[in-house]
Amino acid sequence: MGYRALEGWGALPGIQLPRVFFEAPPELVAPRLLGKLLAHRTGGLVFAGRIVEAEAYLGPHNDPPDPAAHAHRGPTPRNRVLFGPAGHAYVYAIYGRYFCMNVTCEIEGRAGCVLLRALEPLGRTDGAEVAQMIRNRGLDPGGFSAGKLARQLASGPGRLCQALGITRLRHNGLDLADPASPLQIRDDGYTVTEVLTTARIGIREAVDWPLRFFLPGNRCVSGAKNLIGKRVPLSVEFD
DNA sequence: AGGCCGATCCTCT
DNA sequence: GAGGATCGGCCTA
Repeated sequence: MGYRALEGWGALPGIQLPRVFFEAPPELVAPRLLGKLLAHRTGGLVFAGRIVEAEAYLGPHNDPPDPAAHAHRGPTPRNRVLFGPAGHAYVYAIYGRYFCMNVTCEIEGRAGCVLLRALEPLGRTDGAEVAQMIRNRGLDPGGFSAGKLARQLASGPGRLCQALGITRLRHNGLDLADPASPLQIRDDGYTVTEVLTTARIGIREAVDWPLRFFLPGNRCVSGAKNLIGKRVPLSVEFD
């Protein structure tokens, strides 16, 4: 936990996840994404954070279908990326001011996805990347201790997109498994030992489905009252 | 053509 | 803990 130095990274940290990683049902991909890195290369900087919270949204081919999912009523111009191949970014605008980022799962025609809900930002506290993320978020650079700042930067689906500069226009539909992509998900060897699950946040349908996953004890998980969950069996998630 | 509302965040009490 | 900001997309007529 805590900030880790970006110094020494030639380009992007860790190793890019292959497409096959995402070609599984979202309720399996979501917990497996915890501990992995989301990295965005832009303007000579690499913005990166460790995924500490994610939610699964199921495609309409499931029985019963997931009424909280954007794909619930079938393809539309907004959600068409969800019905494409796995490992792509689905970025949408919400409340007129924010963006949320998902990773598509399963195979073409099956619209499962994982919403990225919180990151633990990486980078030197005095480095250019963190400084830019603070500006992206509109925060006061001197207003926080290092610990509080880590929480303010990317603990929330809208916040993480704002911090890393992820927008619908620039990033919706990008292939996260393409080595040339500015937006990737990577594995730096970080080992996850425990995952907790709860109901999803901010939805009105299927309010008790246990499809939110997070790393217990991580200070960057969003929400103060959403930290008590049920343990996910490791034998199922890490075979 | 128009109305409704959201997978959110921030501020204020 | 409650309420406002703010607008693209989806549904209904």
